[in-house]
Amino acid sequence: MASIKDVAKLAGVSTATVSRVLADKPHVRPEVKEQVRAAVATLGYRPNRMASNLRKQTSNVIGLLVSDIRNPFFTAVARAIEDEAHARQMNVFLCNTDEDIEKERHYLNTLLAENVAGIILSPTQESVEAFQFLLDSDTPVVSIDRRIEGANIDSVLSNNVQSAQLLTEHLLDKGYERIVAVLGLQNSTTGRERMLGYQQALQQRGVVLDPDISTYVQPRENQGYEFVKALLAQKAKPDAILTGNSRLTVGAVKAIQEAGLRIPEDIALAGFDDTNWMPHLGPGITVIAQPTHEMGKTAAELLFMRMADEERPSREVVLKGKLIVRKSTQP
Amino acid sequence: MASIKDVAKLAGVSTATVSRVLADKPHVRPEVKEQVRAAVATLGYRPNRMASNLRKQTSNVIGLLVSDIRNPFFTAVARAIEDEAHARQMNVFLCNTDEDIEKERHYLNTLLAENVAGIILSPTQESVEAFQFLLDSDTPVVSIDRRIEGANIDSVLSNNVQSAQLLTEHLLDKGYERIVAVLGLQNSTTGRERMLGYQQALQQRGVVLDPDISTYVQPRENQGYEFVKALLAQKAKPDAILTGNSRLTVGAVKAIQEAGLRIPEDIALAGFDDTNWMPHLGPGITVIAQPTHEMGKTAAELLFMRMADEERPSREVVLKGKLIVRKSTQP
DNA sequence: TTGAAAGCGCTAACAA
DNA sequence: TTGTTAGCGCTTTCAA
Repeated sequence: MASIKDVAKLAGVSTATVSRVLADKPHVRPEVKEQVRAAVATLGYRPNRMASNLRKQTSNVIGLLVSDIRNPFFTAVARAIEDEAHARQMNVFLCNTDEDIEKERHYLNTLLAENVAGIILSPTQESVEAFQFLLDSDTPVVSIDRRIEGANIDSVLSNNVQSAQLLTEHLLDKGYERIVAVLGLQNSTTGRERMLGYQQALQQRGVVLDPDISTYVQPRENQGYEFVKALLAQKAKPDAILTGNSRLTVGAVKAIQEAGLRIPEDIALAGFDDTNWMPHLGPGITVIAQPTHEMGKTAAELLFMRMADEERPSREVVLKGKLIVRKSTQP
Repeated sequence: MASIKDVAKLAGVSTATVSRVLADKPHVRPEVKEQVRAAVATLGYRPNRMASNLRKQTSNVIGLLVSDIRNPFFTAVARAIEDEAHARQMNVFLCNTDEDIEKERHYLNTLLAENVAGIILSPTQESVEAFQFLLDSDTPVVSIDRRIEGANIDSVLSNNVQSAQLLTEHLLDKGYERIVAVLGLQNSTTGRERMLGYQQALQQRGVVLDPDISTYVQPRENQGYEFVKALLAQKAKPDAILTGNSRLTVGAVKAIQEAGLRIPEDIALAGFDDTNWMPHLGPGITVIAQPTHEMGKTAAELLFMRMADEERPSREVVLKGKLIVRKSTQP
C-alpha cells in the first residue's frame, strides 16, 4: 500500500504539497497539481483515513444504532439517513443493538473510540444515567423513535399518543368494544405513549376494560404470537387487537389464523407501521403509517446541524403518523 | 478526553505499562495493574481506536456490504454475521449499496481507507475487473449470495439452479403449465442461475414456453408489480408465476389482487426467500427458504479463517435451499 | 508557492 | 518488570 511519502517522492514534491492537492487547498501551481495527481493514479494511492482522522481529530463516519434491524421501520429510517449522509459525503455505519443493553453499550464505546462525527440511535433504555458516558463525550447525538428522559439532546419522535388514540378510536367507530393492545417494551417511551393513547381513547368514549388485559412484550413476531394465542384461548375473547409494530402484527395474524378465526369477521386487527406487504397480509391490515423517511431525514439534518453548531439549543421534532384503513377493521 | 499519557501520569507509570495493562499483556505486577485500572476508571479513559489501529495497522471492524438493506434476506444474513463477529470481539459496519455501482465503490474505498480487518459483500457486479482494486488491497474478502466471476476469493452461495428447478418442478407437478419467472438482475449470478434452473426444469419435462416470456427486473416490489400487471393484461395469461425474491413476491401479489384474480384458484405464485410474514401473505406463499443464518455464519467463519491465514486455498461453499409448500400452489 | 518538521494517541522493540 | 523511544500516515504551522 502506497503512502503519501511514496506519492511525494514520485511527484518530486513534499508530503505537504501532496496533502494540499488532495484536500483541494489553494496555493498549489497547476502543473504541480497535475504531477501529484498523476503520481496518485500510477501508485493507486488511497489516503489512510485512520491517519488522517487521528491527525484531524474527526472522522467522516456517523454511527447509527438501531434496536432491531429486522424491523422494517428501522430499515426504512436507516435508508433515509444514509441518503442524507451521502449527500454530505459522510458514511453511515449501521449497528444493530437488538434491544440488548450490553450490545448497545459496546457499540457506543466502539463508535466513540473510532471518533465518529456523530451518532443517531434508538435507545434501548430511557434513563439518562445509562447514557451519561455518551453525553459526556461531547459527540453529537440524536435520538430517534424513542426519547432519553432528561437528556438535553435533539430527538425525532413520532406522535405515539395521538396515533394510538386514532387507531383505537377507529376501532371503536367500527363498533369494536373489547380491544386489546399488545405493545412494545414498557421501558421505551414509545411503548408507554402508545398505551396511554389507547387508554385515553377508551376513557373518552367511556369504554371500561379490564386494566390488565393489554400488555407490553418484546416486539417480535414470536411474542405477538404467544400473547395473542393465549388471549384467544380465554373465555372472554377480544373482538379487536391493536399491535405495537409490524413484527407483532405478523405474530398476531399467525395466532388468529391458527385459532381458525377470520379477520375481520371474527376479530379485527390494527397495528403500527406500514410496510409493502401490509396490504396483502391476511385481508390487508389497517395501520398507522409512521413517516419513516421523514423521521430519518430529520434526524440526519438535526445531527448535521448539531455538528456545525454545538451551542444550538436542542429540539424535539414530533412527526405525525397517518391512519391507513384496510379490510382488517371492516366488520 | 483523557489520553494514555494522562492515565500514565495519574497512575505514576509509563504509557507502555498502561498499554500493557489495557491489552492484558503479561509482565505487569498486580499492584501496578490495579493502579492503572484505577486511573483509567477515575479519568473515564477510553483508548483512541484510531491511534491504536494506525499503529497496529489493523482494526477490529469488518465491513458488510449488502445490495439491498430492505430485502429481508440480507437483514437475516447480516444478523448472523453480526453474531459471529461479536463472538470474536469484532464489530460489523453495515453498508447498503442499493444495487448502485457508485455507492458500492464508494463504500469499498471508505472501508479500505479505514483499514477494516475484512469485508463481506454481495457484489453488485460480477466482473472481476470491477473489484480489482479491492482484491489488490489484500484485505480479506468473502462474497455472499453472488459470485465475482474469476476472482480467487472465498464465497458463500445458495444452490440457485437446483432451488429454481425444485420450485418449477413443484409447479409442474401441481399441474401448472404456463409458468412465468420474474427474477432479479441479469447481471448477477443469482438471477441467471435461477433462470437456468427454471429453464432446465421445463426442458426436462418437455414443456415449451415462449422464451421471451420470463424476464429479469430490478428486484423491488414495484418492478414485480409492474411486470406482473402487464403480464396479466395480456391475452394468454400465465397460470403460475415464479418470483426471484420476497420483494418481487409482494409486488406480484399486489398485481394479482388488483387484477381481481385469486391465488391459487386463478393463478399460482411461488418465490424465493421465506420471511415471517410469507405464511400470511395472501393465502400463504410457497417458497424456497434460503439458509440465511447458515449463509451469514459461514461467510463470517470463512472471513475469520482467511484473516488468520491468507495463504489458505479459497473455497466456495454452496448451501441448499428448502422448498416450503403453502396454499399459493395448491390448485 | 513550497518544504521542514512537529505531533495526533498509541504500540512494541529494545534497553535497563 | 518497567521505561524510553521510534514510528504508524497524515495535516498543518511556520519559515523560507
